Amino acid sequence: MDKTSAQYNASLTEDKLYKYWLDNKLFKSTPDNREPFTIVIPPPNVTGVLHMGHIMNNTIQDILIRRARMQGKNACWVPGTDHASIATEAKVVNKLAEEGIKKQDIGREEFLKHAWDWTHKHGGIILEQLKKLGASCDWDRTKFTLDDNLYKSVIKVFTDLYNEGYIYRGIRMINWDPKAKTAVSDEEVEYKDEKSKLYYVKYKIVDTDEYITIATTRPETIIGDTAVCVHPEDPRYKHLKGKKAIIPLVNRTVPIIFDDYIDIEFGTGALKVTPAHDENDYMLGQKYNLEIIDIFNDDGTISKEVGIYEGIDRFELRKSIIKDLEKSGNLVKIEDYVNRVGYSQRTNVPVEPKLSMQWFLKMKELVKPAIENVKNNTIRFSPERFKNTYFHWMENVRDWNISRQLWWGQRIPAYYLPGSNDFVVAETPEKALELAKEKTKNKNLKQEDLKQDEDVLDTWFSSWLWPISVFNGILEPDNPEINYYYPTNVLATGHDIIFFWVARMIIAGYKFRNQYPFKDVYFTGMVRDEKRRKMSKSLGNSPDPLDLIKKYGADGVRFGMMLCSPAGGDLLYNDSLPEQGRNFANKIWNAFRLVKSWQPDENTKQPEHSELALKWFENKFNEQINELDKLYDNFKLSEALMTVYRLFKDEFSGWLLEIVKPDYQKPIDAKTYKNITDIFDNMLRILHPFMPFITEEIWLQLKERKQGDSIMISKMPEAKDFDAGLLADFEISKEIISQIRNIRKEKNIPFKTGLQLLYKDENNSYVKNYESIIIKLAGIDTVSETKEKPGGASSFVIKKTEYFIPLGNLINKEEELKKLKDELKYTEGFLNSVMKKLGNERFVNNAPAQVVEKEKAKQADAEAKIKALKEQIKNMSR
RNA sequence: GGGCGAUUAGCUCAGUUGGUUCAGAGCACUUGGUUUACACCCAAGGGGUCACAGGUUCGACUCCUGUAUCGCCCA
Repeated sequence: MDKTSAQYNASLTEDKLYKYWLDNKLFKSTPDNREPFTIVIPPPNVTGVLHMGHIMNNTIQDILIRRARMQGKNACWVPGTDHASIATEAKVVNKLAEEGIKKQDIGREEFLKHAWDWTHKHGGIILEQLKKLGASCDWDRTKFTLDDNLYKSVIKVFTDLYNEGYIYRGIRMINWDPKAKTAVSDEEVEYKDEKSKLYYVKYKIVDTDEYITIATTRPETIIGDTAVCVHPEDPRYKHLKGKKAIIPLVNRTVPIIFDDYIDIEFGTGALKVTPAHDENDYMLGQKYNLEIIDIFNDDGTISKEVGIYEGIDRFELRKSIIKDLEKSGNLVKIEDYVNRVGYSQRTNVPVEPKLSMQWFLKMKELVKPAIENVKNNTIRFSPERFKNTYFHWMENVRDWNISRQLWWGQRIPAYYLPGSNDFVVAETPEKALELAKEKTKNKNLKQEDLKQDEDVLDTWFSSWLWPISVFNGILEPDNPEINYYYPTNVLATGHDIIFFWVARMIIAGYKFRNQYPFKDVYFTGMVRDEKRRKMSKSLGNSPDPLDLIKKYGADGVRFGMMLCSPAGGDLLYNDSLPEQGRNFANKIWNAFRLVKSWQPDENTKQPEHSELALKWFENKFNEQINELDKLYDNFKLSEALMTVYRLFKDEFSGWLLEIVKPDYQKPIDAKTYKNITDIFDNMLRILHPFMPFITEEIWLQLKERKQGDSIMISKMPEAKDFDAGLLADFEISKEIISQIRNIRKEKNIPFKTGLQLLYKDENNSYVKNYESIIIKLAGIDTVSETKEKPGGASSFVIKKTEYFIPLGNLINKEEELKKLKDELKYTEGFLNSVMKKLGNERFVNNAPAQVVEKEKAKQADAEAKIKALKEQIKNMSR
């Protein structure tokens, strides 16, 4: 953009530069001799659109990948999406429903065609949006979890694990999502506390006039009851041994069983047992060989097995059953009660515990290397505290339900033998047929005799292979790509999917490549609104990231997201964040305008102050680069950004540019100009990972560049040694300047009025070498050393050196006196506290000599200062 | 109910093995500013018993114990 504009306009540059990068293939990576630096994107849901969490997460990845690229590594960021079987299938089912089509009517194949159409139309939107953010992904590598190779990888892994005995099929109590009509894994259930009721219902005891009263939160399931259970030691019920009870409404006669699983204190101490719809009841059912009555259809309505209420929805049933129990006189009372209800994360309906035939992966053995290698820091977590959560899950891991009753996904490669529940597992139908022939010893078996399992695999069962499968490392374990890029370097993801994904990827990495999938895991926090609510579409509390980018620029948004989000910490989003980013971009832009407005002149001699300032900044820069490297190494990206921000704003713009700035309409000496543009160039480089667009825009204009040049592939400045003493001295001169500026302000002295500076230096702390800078920035005419304290002067003390600005009659004696007296009082207090310490024998005897020495030095400093202050007060009072 | 983590300025957060100014940063706030790059700016300033109570120590924001509040995960 044109450098005459005082306001930086992000929208004028961002699209143009992104295209420039793409045209020059700057995101592209192919294996070569350089050290690789690999990141695989946490694949967003193919149905998804960009939200604030993606912005944060992908900004982090882009920062890391851009920095690595500039450090000369072969940076490869692999983008892609996952197929999100439940979410996507739901969307396609809904779309078809609008057209009056049911998925069962059109069949699996036809349905999948619709699903693919949908995916081709809507998938990839989110990836296009990431480009607006500046994401430097190698787009040629874009992967989708249902791509041919990735699909086959999943099937191969399933087959191998099955053959090794890790996968089994069985009837288990699972979490059923009646809306999606599929099982979901334990991790996909969210428990919420809910106000509900505890219902007391009495069951008649057979052949007596007695009743037994049970308490339940789910009265609708009594129609599936097949026992009543009490504690064997409970005196209230001991006499009921061997008796039977009658379930109201259905009039089913069930045994009364005795088990010490029962909590005597809870409710009435009597429990209704519904083996088909509660995990614990199921265990009782197994133990006492109870009948199992599944009262629900897959959609949560009542099955015909019960004989009554057929077709009624589960929530409706609760209402009518209460009425009916009341009518029949079985309802004793209702109490308020808070219980936890599991909700399906995908559809947000309460899950139904249900007995179902599913496929499971045995986890106990597989997690071992995953635990060990996080424990020994082979894989590092940032922040570390997430290790605790990780270990807790890993050490209590349960078998993973990997089957889903859906069509959209990798279809389970199990093939059932004709007329039987027996099956074979194979990667292809052809191989399955061979196996089936062997198994049945029937050589005439045909392909169509085998029936493939209807279910697909959990989406996470493809995602857990992602770092491997994107490089085709499952199907071709020794291909050059996987050998080069794997293991990857960093995974950046939300801590909310630590079990779903991170843990399982680590398991898969060790299982299938005997190697960790990534060296570092950077856990991001959640983006929340100012009330700490998670930003979500349903709450409507999330801004559209693309609007923000339009308003503040991608650089501004990236800056805002990073400014306040330490690893693992939540980001409380607020529009002032990207606003700060936009403002900072403007600052950078104007610094550029200033430098570009200078006319370099070969014949102008470099002023001393410029030479000194440039020397100082070189050291300052190196100090800060050292700092930056440390911060990056520890993934403290927010602090890294803050470091760069302050270096640019305060040191570079506020001090360096002000010092070297030539007088109005005067040229700048060529040497300084060259030096400044080099420094500016370096400043842009360290800023680039955070704010890629503006830095590129300015970088291209700053010096002569060739077509195809880019800051993206320029070299990141490396940490060099620096002179700490020089930096400390410069800080002193800054302070002198600030103090003089303060005096001007207090006394209302315009900058044009030259001042005289006197100093009384008793310990050589005056920074004589920086005098030319002090003269320029503080508007000083003459500087001289003095042994005497001048009267009628404003004064200040820095490091025991006293400074005076003679002000003649401008001075207000009383004000000055008060200032001096206040400072004296403070210093005396300070000395007092030091003396207390030094007077403490135990301190002097026990503390290290070094520490005691420091206290003594403090004492000496304070005493000298007090002496000086007292003298000044004396002078002033005369 | 079990586990983990947090509690530092109005807000969001730093503070690496207990020891010089470690009590900090950014924002917000107040005041001042037509310094010819930038008011999307510059300068200065106010503001915290480091949740609370004990303990260890010569010395605690830092280590230990307990309490309170909040958050997350799991049952």
